[in-house]
Amino acid sequence: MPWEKQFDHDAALSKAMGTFWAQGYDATSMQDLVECMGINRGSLYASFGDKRSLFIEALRRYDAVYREGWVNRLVKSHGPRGAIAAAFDEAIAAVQGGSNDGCLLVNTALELSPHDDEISAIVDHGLAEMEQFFCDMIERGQAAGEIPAHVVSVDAARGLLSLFIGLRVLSRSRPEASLLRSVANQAGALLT
Amino acid sequence: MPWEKQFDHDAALSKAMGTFWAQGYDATSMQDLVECMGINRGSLYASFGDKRSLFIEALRRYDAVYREGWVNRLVKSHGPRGAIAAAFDEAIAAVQGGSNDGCLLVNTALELSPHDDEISAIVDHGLAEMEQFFCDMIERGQAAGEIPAHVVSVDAARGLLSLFIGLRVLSRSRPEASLLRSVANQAGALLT
DNA sequence: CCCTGTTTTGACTGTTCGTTCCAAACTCAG
DNA sequence: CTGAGTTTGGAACGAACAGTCAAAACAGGG
Repeated sequence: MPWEKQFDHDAALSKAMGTFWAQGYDATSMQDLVECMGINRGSLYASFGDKRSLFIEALRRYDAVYREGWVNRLVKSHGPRGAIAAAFDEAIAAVQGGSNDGCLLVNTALELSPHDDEISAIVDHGLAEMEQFFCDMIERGQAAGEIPAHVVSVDAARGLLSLFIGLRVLSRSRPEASLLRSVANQAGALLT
Repeated sequence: MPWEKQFDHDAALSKAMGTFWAQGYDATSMQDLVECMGINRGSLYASFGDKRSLFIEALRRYDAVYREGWVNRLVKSHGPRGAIAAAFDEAIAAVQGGSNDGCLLVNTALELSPHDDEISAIVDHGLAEMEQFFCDMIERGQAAGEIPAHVVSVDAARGLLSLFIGLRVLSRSRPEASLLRSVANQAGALLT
């Protein structure tokens, strides 16, 4: 019979994700998406449904690649304390590399979470997993003697999450290296 | 001659500010503004210019009232360390009071700063002043013996700013009391 | 080479956007 | 009461928006 798809679904989704990431949901028009994804309007609607569905799919992909994949990589290639430091260092490196798009989960938390429960659930889950990552690293660090036992892991993890979010917000508006470095250094102060 | 203005400029501006605060810039239509401000479309354009000009005026007003006025009040009614604690406590109290609008400066930093230099300048100035507030309080606290001398005021202030921003972001998406309280408690950990 | 069924395509829909404009309503000085 | 100057409400603008559709382009099976 017929004919396979001529464009790559995943590649197109990645492009859409990048545009939503840089511009936000409202500020991205379907025309922007048609152009950046390199596929036709009709194909877009046939493959991804409406704009909101496409955004949700892009957000889920971001969560899988840039949050889950990223965390897993950090855990594997560093010790507990090193993984926490690397999380902040990599966020700063992205800014130094010229990207001031911040983090799509954080951006979405502000733009859409208060007005869309389904999207909020995705964002909340991603942020909770980051909190859990920090918490796990702290507890492992304590077991390994890298982090003092008097640190309350749950509270400190939430402090690190909040510092990290602040860093991502600042990197969109005040991407000065010294400012971001100071913030990252304070992460260490929560673990002493 | 004729007839004084029939609507109150400042009151209308406050209403507009509230709508931008809750919904963001893009998601607020001129129709929303006409309705929430209670004035006519023509009067709106005659008094405030276009949408962006109105937003900038509202943002400046927010900065004057909710950032500058707020900081001044904190400085006057608390000691150095108490002022820092009160800053976080009041942000949490706002959430408990039912508002999950966060902070207009933070919301704008994410939505518009990367794409609008004039707006970015306002946001950056407001955030820098908050940083300065934290820095001043730390140094005064050190002079008063409330805060250890080994704390580096500039770095710790940036950490507090970042924690504060994170708190504001989380309050829009995960306004759980225990989470926000943990974050506020970590502010103290940066000052020990 | 034609038939079949899917994909691609770009024109098209109705709606909403920000903005402009004008005539009617109105207040107050003369 | 009259005239001057403002505010008002709503109609109207072109542009941009999200979303739809029918026809053309296409690959493989007969």
